[in-house]
Amino acid sequence: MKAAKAKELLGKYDLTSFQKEVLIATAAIPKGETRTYKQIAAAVHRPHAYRAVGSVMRINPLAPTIPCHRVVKSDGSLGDYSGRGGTKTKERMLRQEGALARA
DNA sequence: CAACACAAAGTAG
DNA sequence: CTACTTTGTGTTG
Repeated sequence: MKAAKAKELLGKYDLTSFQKEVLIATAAIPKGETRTYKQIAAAVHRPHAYRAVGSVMRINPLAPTIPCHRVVKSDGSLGDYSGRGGTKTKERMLRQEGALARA
């Protein structure tokens, strides 16, 4: 399971409990699926901290290990992306995985 | 204290 | 219906 790997790697960083839970929950997103910030927040027992969830994604120290691009807004929008290319690249990756509806 | 990769409800049109 | 505003949450500076 990828989450186990993430948990092991996270142990080397000065992350808070909240960050670890969020990153692990994000790493557990199955390929081809998208999850909302709300879902991640609920998964870490902070259903009102969707904002804090976004903050964690931003610092995401396991960028290649954690599919932060699979996290979208609850209304279906992609939201934002701090990675290379911004939201454009995010959308491209989702299409590549089949998580986003093809035109 | 202010800001942030969000969400939901309220107000106004 | 859409658009704007306000409040809540956790971490960082």
